[in-house]
Amino acid sequence: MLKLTKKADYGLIALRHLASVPGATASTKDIADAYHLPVTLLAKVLQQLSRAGIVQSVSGTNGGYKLIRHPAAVSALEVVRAIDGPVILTHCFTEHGTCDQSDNCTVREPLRKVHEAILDVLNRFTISDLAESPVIRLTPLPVPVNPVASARTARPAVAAALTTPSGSGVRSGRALLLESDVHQEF
Amino acid sequence: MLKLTKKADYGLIALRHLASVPGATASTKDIADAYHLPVTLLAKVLQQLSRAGIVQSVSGTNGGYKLIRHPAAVSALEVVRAIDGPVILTHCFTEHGTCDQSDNCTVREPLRKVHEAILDVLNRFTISDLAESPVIRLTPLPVPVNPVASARTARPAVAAALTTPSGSGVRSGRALLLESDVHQEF
DNA sequence: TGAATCAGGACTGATTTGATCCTGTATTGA
DNA sequence: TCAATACAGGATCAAATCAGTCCTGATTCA
Ligand code: FES
Ligand code: FES
Repeated sequence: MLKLTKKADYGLIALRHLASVPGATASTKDIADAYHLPVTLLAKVLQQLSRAGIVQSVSGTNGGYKLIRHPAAVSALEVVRAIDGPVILTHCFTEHGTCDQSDNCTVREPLRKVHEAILDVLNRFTISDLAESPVIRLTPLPVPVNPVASARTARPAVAAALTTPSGSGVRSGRALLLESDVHQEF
Repeated sequence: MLKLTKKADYGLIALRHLASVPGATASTKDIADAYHLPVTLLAKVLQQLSRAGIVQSVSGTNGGYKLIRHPAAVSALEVVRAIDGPVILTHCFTEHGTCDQSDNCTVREPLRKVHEAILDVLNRFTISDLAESPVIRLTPLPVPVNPVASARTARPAVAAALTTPSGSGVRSGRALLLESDVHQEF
């Protein structure tokens, strides 16, 4: 249903924690206690991050995990992939052999663009974005006249992607994209 | 694990089908047969799309469903919401009361940006995008010098969002975003 | 040595998803 | 009129995925 797993959540929380104390190591228990996460599950997550080369483990007393890359060099995409495996938007992308309508499937290729856009969003978002100061409510978008105008406004990466105006032409019944239109609830 | 459900897939396939024969009605069975989808499940999906006011049902002999809005006025986001309910990226966004680390949760607000960016991607993508001609492989991106330069290149909505360069500053170990970097596999 | 900590496989229970079935209602056309 | 066609929607079942636990075995350090 297009959501991250709890494990991925936990992984991001843990990484953000590790990023907040650069260089230091924190044990699974430390982190789990700090955020009330199930210890054993978090352990699994950290193991996966370790295998993925994002954190390094230190055994023994006073051991734990430490971030071995710059927070800005670890994307959410990488984290999610390390923990949950490949991100697939639609079944079309995997079941190539088995899917019997693969030949006349009309949505696979168009959806690929959506897929790539989502991957890109995740790829741009890094642990350092996570570690930044509490987020201020996004200011309401100025209704842009043309694509370039709004792209010019300096903004952090993801926000920029978010606000790039559609300019998609047609869109008959529907006016320009309004924020309220996007997240009525979730 | 960040993927669409089959029901959402089916819904998009059905809508794309309805959009391809404007004005005409197609029965559940027609559509299910055309794409080898499970009839009863597709029926459920179409019911939900009907309740959402995206298609209209016609009972009786030669009945079926018809699209009652312009394809460009039906976003993938709306379809997904109608079928799978609200899109939630992380558990933080829902379990406000119950989650005991809600107060010191460090990832909720930052992730909201990602959430909104994904909603926006889905919101921009419409049934008419689905109905378009087979997609040509995206051309490799020119490595952009500054954000504006590439945004200037005329491109369809989603693709534009996709290729807006990061320009996120830091990103130490990692060079500019490369396509191959984003979808190594899925 | 022994306490602390990671590594990782096996396993269980809960939740979600996918799919089917069944009863009922509306519409059409012979 | 009435039978065939098609939608509406609740109930139910099976399969898959996810969340969480447990246990056994290394590794490190004091
Ligand atoms: S390839 Fe199977 S549904 Fe698209
Ligand atoms: S609010 Fe509960 S984990 Fe973020």
